[in-house]
Amino acid sequence: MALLDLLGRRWVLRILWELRGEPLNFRELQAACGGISPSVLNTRLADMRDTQLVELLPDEGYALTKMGRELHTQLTPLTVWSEKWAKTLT
Amino acid sequence: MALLDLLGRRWVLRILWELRGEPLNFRELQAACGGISPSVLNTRLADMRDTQLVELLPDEGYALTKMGRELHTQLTPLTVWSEKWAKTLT
DNA sequence: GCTCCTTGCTACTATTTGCGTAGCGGAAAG
DNA sequence: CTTTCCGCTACGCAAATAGTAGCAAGGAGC
Repeated sequence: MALLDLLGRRWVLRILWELRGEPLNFRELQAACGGISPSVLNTRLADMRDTQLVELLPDEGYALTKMGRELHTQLTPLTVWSEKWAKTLT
Repeated sequence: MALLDLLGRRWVLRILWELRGEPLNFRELQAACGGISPSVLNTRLADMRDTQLVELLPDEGYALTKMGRELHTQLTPLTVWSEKWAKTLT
């Protein structure tokens, strides 16, 4: 269950989500996450680079790797479900 | 993205996973999670009861609600993928 | 009535993690 | 040389989590 461990860490799911589109540089990513502190962002990016979900492309910024994109697609049905779930809570 | 917020909290994904089978009482669940402290477990269970993912069945223990089971099934392809992912890291 | 379990849960302190702000070092541009 | 943007670090404070102990309530047996 190492994956659940990783995803259970704060900001990891969010970072995965924010990088779904174009690559973002460090500060853009920080802003996209709503002002996460750079120290935490850096450690999370380190985690996600170690696990090969994210990479830093020179002159482009941070982007999902092939595996990162795979994981994101695994997650999309979940976001659909979450809307239904949010409704039932009102 | 409220769901990602919830799932991003530590232990939530793990609890969801541990309750996939039979209902567990508080201490069983605590042990299943590898010794999470009871205070944290209790606040997580409160979160997950507020969001109707988990319920406490008298004389049975904690169990996933219908929605909780739905969420778990949304998550299962992800656990399959995680095995492949874990291999590529070695 | 009592003790003896079990169960959900709270109280408390210690440690870890995260936050917020400031700023460094390097590269590139003017 | 100055300015600007970049990834990233340093540091002090706040919040989350860990770890251990134990309470209150309920049932079983006596």
